[in-house]
Amino acid sequence: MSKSASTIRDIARILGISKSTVSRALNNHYDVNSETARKVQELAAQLDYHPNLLAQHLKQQRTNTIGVVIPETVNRFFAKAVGGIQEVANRAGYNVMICQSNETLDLERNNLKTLMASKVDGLLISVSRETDQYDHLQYAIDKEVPLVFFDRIVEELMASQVYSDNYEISFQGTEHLLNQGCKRIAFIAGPQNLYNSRNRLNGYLDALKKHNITISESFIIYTNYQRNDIESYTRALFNLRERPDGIFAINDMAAIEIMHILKKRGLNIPKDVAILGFNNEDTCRFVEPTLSSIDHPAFDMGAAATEILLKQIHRDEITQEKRLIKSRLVIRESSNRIA
Amino acid sequence: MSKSASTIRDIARILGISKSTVSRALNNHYDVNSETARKVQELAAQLDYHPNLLAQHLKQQRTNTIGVVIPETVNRFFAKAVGGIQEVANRAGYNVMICQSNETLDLERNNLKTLMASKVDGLLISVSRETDQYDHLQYAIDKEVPLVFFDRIVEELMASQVYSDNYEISFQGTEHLLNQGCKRIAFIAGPQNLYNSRNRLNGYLDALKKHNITISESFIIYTNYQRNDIESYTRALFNLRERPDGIFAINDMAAIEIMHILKKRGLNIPKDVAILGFNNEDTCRFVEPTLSSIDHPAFDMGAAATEILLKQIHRDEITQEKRLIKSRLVIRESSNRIA
DNA sequence: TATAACAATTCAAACGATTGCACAGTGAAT
DNA sequence: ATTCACTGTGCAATCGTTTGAATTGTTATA
Repeated sequence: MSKSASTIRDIARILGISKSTVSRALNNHYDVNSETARKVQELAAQLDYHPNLLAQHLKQQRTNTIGVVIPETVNRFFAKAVGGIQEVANRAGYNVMICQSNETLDLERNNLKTLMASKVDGLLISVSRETDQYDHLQYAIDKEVPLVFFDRIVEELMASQVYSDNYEISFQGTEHLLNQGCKRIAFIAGPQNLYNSRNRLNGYLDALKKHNITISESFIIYTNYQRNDIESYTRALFNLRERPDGIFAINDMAAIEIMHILKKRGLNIPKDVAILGFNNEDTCRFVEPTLSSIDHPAFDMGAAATEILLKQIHRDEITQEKRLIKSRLVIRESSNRIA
Repeated sequence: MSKSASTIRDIARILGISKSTVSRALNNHYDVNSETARKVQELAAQLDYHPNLLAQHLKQQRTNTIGVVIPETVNRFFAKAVGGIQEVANRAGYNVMICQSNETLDLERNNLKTLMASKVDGLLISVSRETDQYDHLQYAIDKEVPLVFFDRIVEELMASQVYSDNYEISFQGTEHLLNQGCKRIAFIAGPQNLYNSRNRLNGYLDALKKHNITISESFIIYTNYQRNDIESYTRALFNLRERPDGIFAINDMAAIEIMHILKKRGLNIPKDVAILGFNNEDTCRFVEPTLSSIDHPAFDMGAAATEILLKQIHRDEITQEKRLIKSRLVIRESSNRIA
């Protein structure tokens, strides 16, 4: 039966006209007789014709599709960012192809390759936590594929980027803890190959410097965003002769888990230890005490990155645009010693 | 410069041979001279040749891509399911194109249309909460596109499905609350056009019937998975002369929010009110008291659905397979009155 | 010496669309 | 009657692949 979809060729044959006319009629081309156009469109509807996008894109040399490479959708930040991406892209008539690197460099490479071979019109990328080589990214840039980094940007590469003020907000967060009377603030840092993680660490360090607090290496824990080591480094921290009285953690999950452990040890949050997380997940509002955190507008970052990308695609020139999306310190009970 | 990517035509011209030979050499076709093959592959590498997937797929009439339509990636269940999908698909050499319906029927229709026009080899679908018409789904089935529903299935349609035992687990969850001594269990139900929601409600109802508990309509709240009305229906429930002493909520977020409200009212969980959620989000372990919930193996469901789909694609025949992935009741403090 | 067998390659059509150019037909202006 | 302008349509090439059939050249066989 109609197992195979109908094509402009079918329409042409039935109507006894040429493919070109059909194509023009369907695309509302100016120089086709309105009567012919009507007949074509009618028959197209009747035959349930839909243009084959593969053919169309091959011919047109663009796909109206933007490729997205993110670490993981289970990471709510990226899930939300994808929302912003879709919103803007769809409104502009673009489709979105989402790939996850699962936080690995290997998959990130593969994803990029596939997207490029699929001839996406542009790329939105947030690199994996493993990404410490940039050849694949440089390659895409060399090929002049419009590309915008967002959130997990790579500073060294000549590409547009949408980033948040990790340094400043981390500085501010640390000062907040200091203002609450914390003297010994531990910092749970993320993977140091990520620009964001480095900035966050630097914000913390500089805030301590500004307030003339001696920096103690044993108060800085380098992690991988993974969770299996939380118990052990928390124990290590609290077995020190000088225990921390404040903790700034790289993400809320770590913060919550730490809080959990400390509460079990009989410590009072925030009295004994004030805690500040990162990402402002919904959960922050439901744990006890409620968790202070840093809010990044994920949706907005995705949307902004997409806007810049689309602009770049349409301008057809490679410009480098940098857009800052500001983060926000959300103070709740876990770090509020004063109220 | 090399603005445009190189093609088999370039390779052919440089080597002074025909495109066909190049194509065959690159695909390790049997009847090409090994010396020629070597030269072709060498030059291909040198020119950084990558086949244009659009052209390849157009010619081959398959895309090695499966299309996925889900409500939202911010819903962790679906984010995890996508993980399982990617895992199985990638291992089998397939790419995945993910579309979100944002829980709307309109977008679901659009997504489906785009995916079909892009000639994906198969479809994995979990319908939106709005989906109460099935024409678009039936359309895909009529076109003989291999299709597997997962989690949010549509029972009426002749397609494979991966589902979880919503009825049974809901029955079991209700019995659990009854065993804890609850006499007046309220049920926060999901949208009734969803098969899953109806099953969950029925499981609850039948469990009450089995235990000869009178069913009270005012104890059944119909929601939309949305959160803005939680406060108001909770108030309504607890202003009844006969207040509930147990709540079975359609998802953890609702459960947690309700718990929050009740705690503020000075009620003890689980003593005064036992609470059971759905989905077993990470948060359950961190709220106080910890939240009992129903765990659905999201990753496994995605993986299973993909396996079935791939089998169907390869067999090239339409079979209807149904696979049950069992859910699991996870009892924590919020519903444990005995320990 | 003609021919069959075989390997290696080329030719050309196909996938389904778009588009520059040519051309036929019509009516108006010269 | 010739030229011109203009509208509507068709031809054929093109995008980058794959692939059945035809062709070439070489060697073995009768």
